[in-house]
Amino acid sequence: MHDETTREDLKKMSRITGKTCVCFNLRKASRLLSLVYDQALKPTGIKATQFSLMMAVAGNRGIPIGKLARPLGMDRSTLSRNAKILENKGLLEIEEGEDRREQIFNLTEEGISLLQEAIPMWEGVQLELAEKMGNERLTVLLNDLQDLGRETKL
Amino acid sequence: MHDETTREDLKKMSRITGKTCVCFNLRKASRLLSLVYDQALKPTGIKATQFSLMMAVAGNRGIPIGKLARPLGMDRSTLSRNAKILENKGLLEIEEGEDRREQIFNLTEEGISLLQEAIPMWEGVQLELAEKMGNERLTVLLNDLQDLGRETKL
DNA sequence: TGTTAATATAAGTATATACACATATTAGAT
DNA sequence: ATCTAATATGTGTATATACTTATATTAACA
Repeated sequence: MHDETTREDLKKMSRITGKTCVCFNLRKASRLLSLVYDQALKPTGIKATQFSLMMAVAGNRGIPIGKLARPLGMDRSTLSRNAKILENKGLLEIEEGEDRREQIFNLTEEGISLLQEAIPMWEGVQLELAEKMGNERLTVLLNDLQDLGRETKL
Repeated sequence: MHDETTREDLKKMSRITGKTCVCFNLRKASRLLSLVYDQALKPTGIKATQFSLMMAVAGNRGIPIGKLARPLGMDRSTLSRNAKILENKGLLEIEEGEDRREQIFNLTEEGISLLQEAIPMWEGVQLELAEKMGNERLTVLLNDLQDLGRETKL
């Protein structure tokens, strides 16, 4: 049986977890910020996650999927599926590598053009955030986020 | 046509977006941290997102779904679907409110018991993070995440 | 009080995400 | 050269997420 005391204790813990849970607050901020970036990128027809993936490919031409998963902090299967969507949009090319187990990613011409449109939109959001939060805070935040990721990776 | 110069420029931008994109770095950290929390909660059979939702319900007994969406920074439809899963697990009760459009959430006895098991596991991860990152940094981080969310909400 | 406007939610659809398992290919050892 | 172990990826399944549209209920107004 769970009496009123139990329920009151839970209620107190609820306030604590809501304010201090790193996971919850990260996920919540992710959700909200993703909306902002998605909105800004809307004219291009891609979402923030797709922009990030395409930019990662742009910086790592001819990289096989498995090697991209690590720096993106993403499961290979997730990456594989996300890439498929971009391939269907004609923005990304996926082809067999020399090692025929590997799948090599490359942007298409169309993908490159789209990124050139998208980058200024991305910059717009970044600048807006910097104005609102201040550059120093943002820098510290980015640093901490990256450290957090490092701590968790085994 | 996109010449080598274009591709080189994109490559440079790739490094910049990877290091400074708030959205990407938030999502990446979310993914990685979620794995850690999920792992810690594994014995309970629920994931970090489900823990957060249940704790939110614990702190807001009898709240209708729509009113929970705002503080969780989550779409109502998402909340609705996530709650359904917990209902199927027997951890959450969803019933019609006085206003018969509303769906009222309440934890079941089983849900309450599970939370009591889960909370120490959650605390374990939080303590681990505090040790690795330092309490001050974590506090600042949580603060910034919450501010970010506020800035974005219109 | 009957009609319309507002509100709360669910359902349809698409993307994002990870884990466990299956499959294909290469590398290694004998 | 063959069998086995290691590696790279895809598939099945489940959850998380949001947007659009449909439905049900209440409120508001004439």
